Formats: sequence, structure tokens, C-alpha cells
Amino acid sequence: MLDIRLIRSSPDIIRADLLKRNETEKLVWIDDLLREDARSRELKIEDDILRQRRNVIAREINAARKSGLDTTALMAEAASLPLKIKDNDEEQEKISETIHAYLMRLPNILHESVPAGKDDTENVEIKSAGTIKKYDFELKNHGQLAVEKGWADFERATKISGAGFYFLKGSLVLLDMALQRFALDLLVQKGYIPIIPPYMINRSSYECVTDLGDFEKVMYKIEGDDAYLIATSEHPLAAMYRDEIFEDHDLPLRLAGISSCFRREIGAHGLDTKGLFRVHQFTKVEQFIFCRPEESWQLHEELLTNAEEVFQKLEIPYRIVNICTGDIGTVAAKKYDIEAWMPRENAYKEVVSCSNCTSYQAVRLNVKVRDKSNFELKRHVHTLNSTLIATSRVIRAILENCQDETGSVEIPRLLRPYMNDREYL
RNA sequence: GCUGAGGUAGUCUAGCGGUAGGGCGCAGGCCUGGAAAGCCUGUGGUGCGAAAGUGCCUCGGGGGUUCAAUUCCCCCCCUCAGCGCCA
Repeated sequence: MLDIRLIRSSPDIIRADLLKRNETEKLVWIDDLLREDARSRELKIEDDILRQRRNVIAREINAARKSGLDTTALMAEAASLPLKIKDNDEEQEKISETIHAYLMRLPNILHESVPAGKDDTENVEIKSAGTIKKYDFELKNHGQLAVEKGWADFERATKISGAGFYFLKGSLVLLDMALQRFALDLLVQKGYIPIIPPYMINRSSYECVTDLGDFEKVMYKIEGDDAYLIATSEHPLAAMYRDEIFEDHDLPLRLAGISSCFRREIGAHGLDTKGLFRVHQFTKVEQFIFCRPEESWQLHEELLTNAEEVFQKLEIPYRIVNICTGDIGTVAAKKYDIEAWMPRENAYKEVVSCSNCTSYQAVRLNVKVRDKSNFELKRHVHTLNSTLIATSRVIRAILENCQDETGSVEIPRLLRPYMNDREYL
């Protein structure tokens, strides 16, 4: 959410950003918002005066009673005030609901380096790395291979849970856990604090960290409780410090979340229908940072570098794309995706999403940092998040990239210590 | 799930119809050669104001009674302790 004070003081910055996003229909929101905000402040001034009068009279009545004076006139005036205050409050309540509704729907302000573009086809590649191998045999679909080898069972999972679920079996279970520990060790060694968060959080916390549309499309709600299954550990990690103020020396705070992730919307497209790429449930090691506003762009690059290191170490070719205005969504100010090379499809596929959300989550969460040199000054922190490893997608990348003509899968060298030094799955 | 005790500013705690007090922590100031100690001020949200200031709101949340609610009444939420159930 944007800070209303920023919109009040620099509405042209917001307007320019909406134009860049090509969301011109929201331009009128800004005018309406500014009008409502001005009216809200007028009402507050009136309200403050009424309340002040009420407080003064209450004190005067008390003083008069104590000295035995007549209070009839004061009581009469006092009796007229509550109704006026109530009317005023009701109007203010309506206005603040309107303001809040706009604020919840206005997107974050983009970084200047975000490219303009209509959708994901216009994201901009900024780097590609790794050696793409040539295969002189036909690669097997990763899902098909996994079933043949007894490493996964999709049919029985569909029978008992529905499409988009899977039983992971045998070597792939060990591989999944090896990837988790590999990822976690990499982050711990860099000073990130590993965290297992709650897998369910309540609606009010969830609204602070994600886009409203996600409630309808992405999140699983637990019936009968105010609880939603997390779509990523980013969400509980971000909400963890809700309504808190960091001291300057607490930041930057680097966290490594690990959790199962639950998502309703998975789509259904060609090769992805069956397999581990688009699923309702997967495990993810996530990087998350709370920091001072001035250091977030540098830390955004740090997160990306960490994620790249994973694919370098696993020897999986990848590229980095800068997500364009049409694909970036409401929360991030800038987002990189890492896409891993999937040789069977002859294409790069998304495996990492790395975002700087600047103060957008922090404003809703009310998370601030006390300024080092000015005790009174408290600024909203910046939050950043990035996948380190989403195991299901990396498993697919390994099954495809490391496959030989016999259908054997060679385990990436640096992962072997986590696989009891085995060379093949 | 049952019973009991609680929820007061960053934290601990007092107040139980009449401007929310104190301890600790933290920040600043005075003092000092420098520090400690001591003393003073500040500490959440928001409005007006260039500033100095000044007002309003905030005692878990929401209603009600009252000129006035942290205090009385109703509903809800959460925490802790004990018991029960349980991997």
C-alpha cells in the first residue's frame, strides 16, 4: 500500500507511474482520493474541536460540582455534543473506508529500470549463463520418467486429492530433501536465519502482504476458521514483525524461510499438465529481507546473486529476465525471474522470482525502523523476497538436464554430499 | 474442550467513574578531562502550523450507560496456568 502522505504531497509521481503501467483508468482514482482525503481532514478538524469542547465541559462540570455551583447550563450544552460527534464520526468512517479501498488497489511505484511491456512475452532478458547440452536421443518427460522409475505417483494422488497433487517416492524424496538442505546451508552460511513459519495465517495478516485478487484465485481457505494456507513462506515472514519498530542496528534482517507452499490456481497447459511443474503443493526455501529504504536496491541484487549461485552450483543453464510493467503485479517495485533451461521443451521456464517490494508491504504491515540519528523519526522499512529453491521445479530441471539415454539421472556434483555421495538417482 | 487468572505506550506494573502514575529499557540534554552514577526531558497514532507549538485519538477489539469510562454493563478476540484429549 502506498503512504497516503506520499500521494498527498506528490500525486504526479503516482500518475506518471500509472501511465507507465498503462493503467489509465486508475488516474481518476487519484483525483477522487485526494478529494476524499481533503474532506477527511476537514472533518477531523471539526471533530477535534467538538471533542475538545466536550472534554473542557466535562472538566468544568466536575469543578462546578465540587464547589457546589449550578451545572444546568453546562449540562445542556454537553448534551448536544455527542450527537454531533457521532454524525461526524459516521461520515469520517465512510470516507476512510473509501480511502482505504483505493489504497488497497493502487499498485506500488515501479523502479525506473522496469521495462514497459504488455505481458510476460515482453519481459527483458538481461543475462544467460551455463552451457546448454546437446542430446542425441529423445528426452523423456520428467513426469513420465519419474513414474517409470517409481519416483512419483500422480494417478493415485489425483484419485485421493485431485489434479495437481503427487506422491513423491523413493529417490525423489531424498532429492527433494537434499535440495532443501543444500539451499538452507547456502543461506545460513551467508548469515540468513533459518525459519519454519506457521503454514496458516489469518486474513488480516494476509491482506497486508498480498494482492486482494489472490484471495479469490490463489489461496486455500480453511473452512470454519480465520485461516489461510500460505502460498509461500514470504507471507508469514513478512507479517511476522507486523506493528513493530526495528532499531537501526537490527537491519538488514536476513531470513531464510522454509515451508510447504499451497496454491489453488495452477492452470493447465500442454507439457505442464502432468508432472511437478505446476502443482498445488510444493516445498520452497525462500529468502526474505527487512532493510532500511536506502539499501534495498543493493540487497535486491544480493538476493538475485544468491539464487543464481544455486543454478551455477547445480550446473543448470539459466537466464535472468527483468519483469515488465504488464507482468509485474501490484506489490513489487521491481522483479527479476530466473528461468531454468528445460531441454525437452527447448525453453527457459520460471524457477525463481526475486522482488523488491520497497515500502508497499511495510506500510500495510506498519513495520518501521527508528532512524539512527533522529530518535523521533520512524520510517517504513523496505521488504524483499526471492525464491532460493522451489524443490518441485528444480527437480524437474534436474530430471531433464541430467538425463542420459538409459533414463538414468546424474546427481549434480555439489548436491551429492546431501545424497549420501550417490552419483545417480 | 473445561475451569481459573489476565490483556495498560518498547517492556514490567499501579490505578477500578473525573487530565493514565511509577519502574526498567532506549534516545537526547545537564554534569565530567572522559565515563559511570545522579538529575532533567522525551518515548504510540494522527491533525493544524514554516517553526515554536498546540489539539484530538490510544488502557485487547466492538457496542451500551454517563456531562465524563482504563474504571460500570453486554458481545467477541487473544494470552497464561491447571485439568482433559492428543503426534
